[in-house]
Amino acid sequence: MSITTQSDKETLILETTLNLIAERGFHDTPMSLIAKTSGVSTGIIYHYFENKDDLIRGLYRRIKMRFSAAIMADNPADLPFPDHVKHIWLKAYHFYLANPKEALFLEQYENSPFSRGIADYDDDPNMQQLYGLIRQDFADNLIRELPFEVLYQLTLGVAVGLAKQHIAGLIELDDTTLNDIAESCCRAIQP
Amino acid sequence: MSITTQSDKETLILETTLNLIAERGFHDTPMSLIAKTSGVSTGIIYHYFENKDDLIRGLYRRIKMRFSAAIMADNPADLPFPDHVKHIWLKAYHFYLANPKEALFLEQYENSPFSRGIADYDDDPNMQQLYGLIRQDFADNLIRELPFEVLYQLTLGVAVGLAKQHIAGLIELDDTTLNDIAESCCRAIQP
Amino acid sequence: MSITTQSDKETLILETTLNLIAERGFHDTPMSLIAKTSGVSTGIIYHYFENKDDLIRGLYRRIKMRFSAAIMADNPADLPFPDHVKHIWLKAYHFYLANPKEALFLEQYENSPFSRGIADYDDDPNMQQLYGLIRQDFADNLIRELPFEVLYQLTLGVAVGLAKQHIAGLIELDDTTLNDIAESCCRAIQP
Amino acid sequence: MSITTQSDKETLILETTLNLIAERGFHDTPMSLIAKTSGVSTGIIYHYFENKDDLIRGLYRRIKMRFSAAIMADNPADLPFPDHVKHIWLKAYHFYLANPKEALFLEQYENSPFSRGIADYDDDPNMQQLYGLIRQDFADNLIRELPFEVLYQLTLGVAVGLAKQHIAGLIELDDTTLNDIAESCCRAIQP
DNA sequence: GATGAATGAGGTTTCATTCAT
DNA sequence: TATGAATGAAACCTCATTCAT
Repeated sequence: MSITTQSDKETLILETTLNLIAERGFHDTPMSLIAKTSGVSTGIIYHYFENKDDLIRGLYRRIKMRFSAAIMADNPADLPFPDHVKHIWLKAYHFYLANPKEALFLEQYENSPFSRGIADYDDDPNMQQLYGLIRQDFADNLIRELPFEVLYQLTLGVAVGLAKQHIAGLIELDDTTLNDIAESCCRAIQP
Repeated sequence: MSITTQSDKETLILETTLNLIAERGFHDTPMSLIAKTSGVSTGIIYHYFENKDDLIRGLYRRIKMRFSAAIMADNPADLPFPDHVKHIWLKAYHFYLANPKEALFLEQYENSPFSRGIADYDDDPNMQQLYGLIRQDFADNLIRELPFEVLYQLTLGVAVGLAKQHIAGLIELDDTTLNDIAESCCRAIQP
Repeated sequence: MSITTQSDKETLILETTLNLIAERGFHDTPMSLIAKTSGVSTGIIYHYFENKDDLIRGLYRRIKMRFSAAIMADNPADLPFPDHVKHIWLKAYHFYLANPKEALFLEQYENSPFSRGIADYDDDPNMQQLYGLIRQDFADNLIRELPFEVLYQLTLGVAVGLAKQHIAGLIELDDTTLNDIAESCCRAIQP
Repeated sequence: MSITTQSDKETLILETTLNLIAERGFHDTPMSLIAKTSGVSTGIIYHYFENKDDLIRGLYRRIKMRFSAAIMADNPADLPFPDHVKHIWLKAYHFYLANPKEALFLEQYENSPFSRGIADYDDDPNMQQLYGLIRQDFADNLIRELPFEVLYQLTLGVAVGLAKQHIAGLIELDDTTLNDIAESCCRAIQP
């Protein structure tokens, strides 16, 4: 299989795995259940993935890519600061809302010993673009000189956290409030 | 087991479990390993805890209590807004930093299907006190009328997120910057 | 379990394993069959042995000990050369004949990639005694100065080879012939 | 496949199988690995061989033929007793030394439940010739009237055993010693 | 001839839990 | 309270073999 195209079966397995893990968690999702639910044999899973770890890691990469593609859609670079940050903030929030399974999976993965030692984004062009954007804002003195990670927590971290609460049914935010919060986050990183 | 007293052995088991799960994750921490590492028999664990779930849930409650006690220490209620929020914010950050194992455990737990359906804090007096504080600030019109959960994300959520990054070795923040960020978070919830 | 005593269950498992492997070979003897035939659970096997390798290696050591004990029985050291060699030669032959399962197992093991890199006999007092005997014969100029391994092939190697053929039903040797061959072997190592 | 001609691919598969089994043993040499190492598909192996057993048995016959051809090379029948026996003895020894993989394979095979019930040599002209030689020596009263198998153990059995030790790195024999031992073996079967 | 995706029974091993002592 | 041998279902993974292409 090439990097860009995935066989139908590989995709089917990944999607089934996502659904199951989102509902039941890593260790209550045996390979046999993935196989049965997918309607394939156990053996074929091991044809596409080295082992369960590899399968889960592959799923993570896939979803992470979709996330970064989603938040960088519609050319945020065309907007001036702080509009592009707000734009991305809202995209992130809505991606999680629109993809609750992916959300549950990502959070579960990133807080498990699976991940320890964090994803590098070197092969994700959308993340590269985002980094470029921030770097430009640094240069233009539009945002405070803080580490990326801090900026992330003050902005997207909040969006993600809120989206998780929303998915869990704990809150519900109308568009006005959401805009309002997004703007607060933008203010928090301004000089 | 009573709420107030715990036998030495029970505590030993809980602490061993914390260490192991922080390092290896839930599903790579079998009961037999907990027993061996604690230097007790498997059987005795089942004397103190109904089953593995009960053990983990017990550990969660214990740590959550310690967390709330830590952030509400030193009577923050005596300080005026926004100083008490900032005070709590910094306590939360430092609790995570000072207790990385507890941090890893909490995050792992709260993002796993163990927790789904959220802890209720009815039996935690420190959390009750925190709620009271916020309610008073609402009444005094000092903070925006947003759901608790939103306020949490904008403040402690950020503290916790940053602490996690720090533990992971991704960032390091000096006291000035930390103060600065804490203040930003306070501003974000002001009307 | 101590080194000297083995629990009944451990012994039962070892004996069952021997029987099965002698009849069916290593890789047609699954753990589940060992368990079923022994009348124990699979789990308990892993209580006594780390894994299948460890079980087989343990069995090998046990049988090797019994073999060396058998050939060194009845104080061959008391006999003069070449009688002690002949004595040992016949004991070796008869051990194999009397213990065909052990014979099949040993040969299978020693010719498989399990063994590669050879047993050391440091912890086998009977082998130590045998080595001492040979060394004395060297000193007394009774046998040719050849490596132990060569002496072994010229004597016990032949005994073992013949016994294997006997077990396989290919030959049958009366006592006179056997004595005769044993003497031939003794002559082969004399100066 | 015909007896006389083998396709290149068939030979390639056989040789790869030999290499792999010599290094890893029967049951750690899956068909898929043979295919991958050979650079062919699994499917094609089943075109040339009925199944794995057939492949291994085919390999055994092939090697056995090469062994018998090697020991009977250079017309030993032209030499008088005991020179022809010694000649064959040395050929056997050197075949094993020069072909360690074949040696490992043969020993493994012949001591596994694969073989039980021994190869018949009816279709091997070199073995037929060897039998004829021995029968003549019987008639001429040059060697003792012992079963073939016993004669084998006293002569070639020793050669093979020593070669195995040599391959394993346990001994090293110079030509003089080797000649010496070969002569001892010849003496052992004389009347 | 040739490929390699696909199968699924079966292999080894793990592990939560029980229970006789 | 305390032990740890014992259970057995179920987890992960392998591999001989087939078959559509």
